[in-house]
Amino acid sequence: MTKQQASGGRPLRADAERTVRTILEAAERVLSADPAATMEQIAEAAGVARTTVHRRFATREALLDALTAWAARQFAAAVDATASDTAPPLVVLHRVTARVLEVKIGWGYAMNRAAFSADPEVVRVHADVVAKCDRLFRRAQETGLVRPGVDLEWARRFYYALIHEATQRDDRADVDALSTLVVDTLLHGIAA
Amino acid sequence: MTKQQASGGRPLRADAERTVRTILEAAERVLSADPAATMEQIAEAAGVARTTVHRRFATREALLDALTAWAARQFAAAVDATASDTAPPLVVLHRVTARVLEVKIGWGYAMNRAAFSADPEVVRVHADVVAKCDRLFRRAQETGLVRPGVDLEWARRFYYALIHEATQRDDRADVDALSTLVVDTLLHGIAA
DNA sequence: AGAACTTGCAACATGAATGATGCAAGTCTT
DNA sequence: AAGACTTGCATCATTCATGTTGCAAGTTCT
Repeated sequence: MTKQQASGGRPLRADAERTVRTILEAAERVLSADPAATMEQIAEAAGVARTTVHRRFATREALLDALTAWAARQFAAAVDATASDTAPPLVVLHRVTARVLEVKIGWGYAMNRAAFSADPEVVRVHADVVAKCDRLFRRAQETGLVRPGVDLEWARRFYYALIHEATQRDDRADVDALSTLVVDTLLHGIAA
Repeated sequence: MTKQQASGGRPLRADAERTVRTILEAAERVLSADPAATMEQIAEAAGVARTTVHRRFATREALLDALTAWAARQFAAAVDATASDTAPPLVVLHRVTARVLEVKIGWGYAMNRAAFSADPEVVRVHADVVAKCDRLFRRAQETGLVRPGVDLEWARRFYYALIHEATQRDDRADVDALSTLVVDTLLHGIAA
């Protein structure tokens, strides 16, 4: 049989393309609730037969990789759309945070996976995002927004963690309120 | 066969007791690297036969539950030993952070699991820790250390996240330096 | 020393998840 | 409308983790 990967094969027909998207979305939903969920559960959540999942993704690993790559691209696109090397760092910080939060709320599991992926494509895309983030923080430091002497690697991890926490809130605040919370906390902590 | 749980049965002989500890430590190490690791891998890391693991912990779940309960108790003990309702909040914050970091560095996987456990014993112990933490933050707010208006639930989650990030650093700084970093960031963020 | 206990080993049973295939019915595309 | 493609279904093979058991050899306790 001609096993065709979801990525790489020749163009899929419209219905098949939709199926792939549906499966990826279902995978995100199911796996974020239970990382050990089976193909069966994913298929059920997607409303397709398990065999269909296997037809689109040769192995479980292939599905996870596709999911990861998909999220990494979404992430990178979100950052690319909002980052800027010329606008004031504080403005950019707000914009990026809001946009990233939107993506991360829907693709948290996959994005987290992307951060630890070994797939060269994902590594490249993710490294690019990290570089943009570091550049922003460096500029923020030069502008005087960020205290001199702050370790920028620590700042980035801290920022990621805040974004993660913000997406975990059951509180259904809008994205702007959340990003304000994140940026304020990032900059000023909780002291008086 | 008389299957005896690691917790609950009659007292174990000294060698068996040691084996249980060895297995729990190995489980923490292995599972923190790969949460889907098998009993086989855990047994190997502990330097015992897989059957021995099954003798001490009837099922995989039983092992995970024991590990979680063990970590929860360690966590609670660390907080109990350092928390205080009378010492200045800032001092307590430093003390607690340093002590918790020590525990969390060695038991990160299990402690994280404790935070989501449904086991009533663990829930009770963990709720107690959360209560102590909230009390500390409330007091910090009343003292003027923490800005009025800060959501204390958010503060706590934020604080947990910082501790988590601090334990992830490969940088082998001592616990005091790490806890200073955590507390400083918690209070003042990264702004100038 | 002797009883009770623990461990490793080998072997086995079971169940669950993965992955493959052929076929009939339905859907796109042109 | 015709050909190509996709899907669900039923079915099967395989692999792997889990959990058991009996037994011999070693350890702990009193």
